Amino acid sequence: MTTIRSVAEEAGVSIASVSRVINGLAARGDTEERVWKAIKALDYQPNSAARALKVRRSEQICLSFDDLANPAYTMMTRGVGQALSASEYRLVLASAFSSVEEIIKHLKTMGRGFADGLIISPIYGDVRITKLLSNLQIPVVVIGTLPEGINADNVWVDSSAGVEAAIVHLKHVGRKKIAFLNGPLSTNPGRRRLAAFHNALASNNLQSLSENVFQADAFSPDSAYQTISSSKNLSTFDSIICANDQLAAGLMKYCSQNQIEIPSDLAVIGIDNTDLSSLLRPTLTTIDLHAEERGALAAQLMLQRLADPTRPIQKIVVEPTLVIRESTEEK
Amino acid sequence: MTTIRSVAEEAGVSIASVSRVINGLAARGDTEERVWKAIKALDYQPNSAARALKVRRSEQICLSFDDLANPAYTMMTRGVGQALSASEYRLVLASAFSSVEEIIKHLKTMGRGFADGLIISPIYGDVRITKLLSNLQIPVVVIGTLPEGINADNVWVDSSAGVEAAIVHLKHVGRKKIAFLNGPLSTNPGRRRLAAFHNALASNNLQSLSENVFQADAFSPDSAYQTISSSKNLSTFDSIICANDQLAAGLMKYCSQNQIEIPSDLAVIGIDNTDLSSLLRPTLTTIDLHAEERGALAAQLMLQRLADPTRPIQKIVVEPTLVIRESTEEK
DNA sequence: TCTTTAACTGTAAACGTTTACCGTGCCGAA
DNA sequence: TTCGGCACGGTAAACGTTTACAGTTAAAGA
Repeated sequence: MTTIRSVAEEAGVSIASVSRVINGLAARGDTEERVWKAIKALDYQPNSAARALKVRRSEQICLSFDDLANPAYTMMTRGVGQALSASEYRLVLASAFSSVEEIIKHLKTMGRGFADGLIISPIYGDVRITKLLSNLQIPVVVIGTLPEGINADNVWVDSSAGVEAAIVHLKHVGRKKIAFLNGPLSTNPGRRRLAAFHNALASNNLQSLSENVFQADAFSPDSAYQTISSSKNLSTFDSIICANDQLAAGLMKYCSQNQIEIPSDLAVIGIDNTDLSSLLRPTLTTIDLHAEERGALAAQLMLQRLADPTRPIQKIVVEPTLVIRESTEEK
Repeated sequence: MTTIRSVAEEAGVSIASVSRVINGLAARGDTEERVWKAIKALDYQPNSAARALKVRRSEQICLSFDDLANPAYTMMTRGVGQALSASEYRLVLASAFSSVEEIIKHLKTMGRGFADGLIISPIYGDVRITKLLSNLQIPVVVIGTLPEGINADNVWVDSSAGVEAAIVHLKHVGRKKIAFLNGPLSTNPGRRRLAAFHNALASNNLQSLSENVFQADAFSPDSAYQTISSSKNLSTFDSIICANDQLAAGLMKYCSQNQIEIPSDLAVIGIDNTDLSSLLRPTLTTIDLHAEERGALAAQLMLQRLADPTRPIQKIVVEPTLVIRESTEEK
C-alpha cells in the first residue's frame, strides 16, 4: 500500500511537506515539484478515512429520500447534484424503497461521521425518524414538511396552493364534480394534499360529493390502477385530481381500458410535472412542485449552513405552478 | 464529543473492553451490561472513519452509473439494494447525469478507501474511465459490456439476442420495412444495439432500407422527439425498434401529434420494459433486459468476491425477454 | 560581515478506533 | 496447599493523515 510515508521517502522530504503540498499550502518550488513527481510515480491516493478522522469531516453530503422509483425524487437529486458539483462535497445517495426500517438504519450510520450534512425528504411521520433526526450531530436540511419538533433549514412547497389552483382551473373549464385520488395517508404528502383538496373545494363553493376520495396504498401507477378498478363510483365524477403523476398514469391506463374518455368523460390532473406528463396520451395537466429547484435550494442551504453553522435557520417557500395540458381541455 | 474513551470511563472499564463488547467478542456478563448501559446513557455512536482507518474497510459498496434519470438504472439500483440489504455493507450511489467528467471525479475518490467495492455500469467507452478502473485497488463488478483490458466480474445481457427476437416478431406480424431509433453512438449500448439491428436484419433476410437508422443524441424522450421531427422519411417504414423505452415514448409522442397511428401505420418496439411501457397508449412491446435482476446478480458477485478475493473471475449472462403488447399488434 | 526577519521544513502529537500481547485472578486438579 | 490452565481485562501500539510548534535556511537590512 502506498501511503503518504512512501511518497515522502520517494521525494526525499518529510510527510508534513507532502501533506502541505497536497493541500496547497506554501512550499518551495522544488519541494512541490519533487512531491508531485513522487505522487505520480507511486500513483498515490490519500486515504480518505484517515483524513476524515483527522479533520473531522467526511466531505460527503448525504441525500436521503424514500422512493427512488418516484421520478420526482430523480429530479430533486439532479438539482442537489448540480448545486453541489462545484463544491468540495461529494454527494452520496441513501435511498430506501419505501421502507421505514431502512431509513432508520441509514439515519443511524449518519451520526458516525459518515456525512457532514444530511438533506432529507421524509415522507413518513414516524416518530423514530423524527427522534433520530433531532439527535443528529450534523446539519440537516429538510425538503418537505418539517416534522414536529425539528428545528432545521427547510425547503417547503405550498402544495395546497397548487391543489387550489387546480380546482380553480377545473371549475373554469366547467367541471363541478371533482374527486381526489390520493396516495397513502401514512405519508405527509398524502395527508397534506388530501386536506388541501377538501379546503379548496370549500373555498370555491364546490359541493363535496360523497366518496370523492380514492385511496391508493402507494404513489405508484399499479396502486392507482388497482384502487380505481376495485371502486365502483368513478363515473360519479367529471374530473379528478391525483396526488402525483404516477397515480394519474395508472388511472389513465384504467380509463383507456374501460372506454372512459379523457378529458371529455373525465378531466385528470396530476402533481409533479414529471416527464410522464407530456408522454401520456392525452398529455397530462399537472401541478409542478419544482422538485429540481427545491433540490438545488436545499443544497445551497446546506452549503451555507456548513460554511457558517451559527447563521439563523432558514425556511424557503416555493410556489407551485399549474401546467395545463390536454387532460383538462374543455369538452 | 462522545468517544469510546468516555464510554469506557462511564462504564469503569478500559476502551479495549468497550470495543470488544461493541464488536461482540467475549466479555463477562457484568462488563457487557455496564458497557451497554454507558453507551445508552451517553448516546454513543462509534466513529466510522476511525474504524475504517483501523480495519481498512469502509463497509460501503458503491454503485455507479451514468444517468439517474433513466428508469432502467432505477430498477438496477433496486436489485442491488435488495441483494445488499441483508449484508453488512451499506449501498451508496454515485450517479452522474451523463457526464464523463463527473464519473472520472467519482472514480478517483474510489481508490481512497471510500468504498470496499464498486459496481459500475459504464456506458461510455472513454479510455480514461477504463484506465482508472483497471488501476483500482478494490474489487469491481461491471454490469454491461466489459471494457477492453478490464478483468473483472461481469454481468452481461445479450441485447443482440433481444433485438433479434424483436425483428423475428415484427416479421411474424407482417412487417418488413424496419427502422431503428438509436441513442448516442458514443455509448456502448448505442453501438452494440445498432450492430445487433443490422445483423438481425441480415440473418432474417430482410432488406436493409436506406437511411433506416434514426440517431438521437441522448436516450431521452425529448431527444427522440427532436430527431424524428427533423427527419423526413419516417413514413418509409412500417415498424421501428427503439434503443430504449424512453426513445420509444418520445417517438410515440411525435406520432400522436402527427396522426401516425400505432401500430397500424407504424409498429413500435422499445427496450428495457420500464414502467413506461405499460402506461403508454398504446402499450409498448419491449425487450426486457432484466435490469433489476442484473443488479441483484452483480451485488451477489460483489459479496462473493469480497468474501473470497481469490476466487476465479465470473461472468454471468442474462437472456433478454420480448414482452409483447399493443404497439406491435397485427394490422 | 553580522543581525533580524521571513519563509520553509521537520518532528511529533494528535484524531478514535481495533487488536496483539501480557498480566491478573479464579478454578480445579494433584 | 500448590500449581497449571483458562478466561478476561488492560496497556499500548498501530492505522494514515493533519498541524502546532520549533528548528533551519535564506534573504535583506545595517
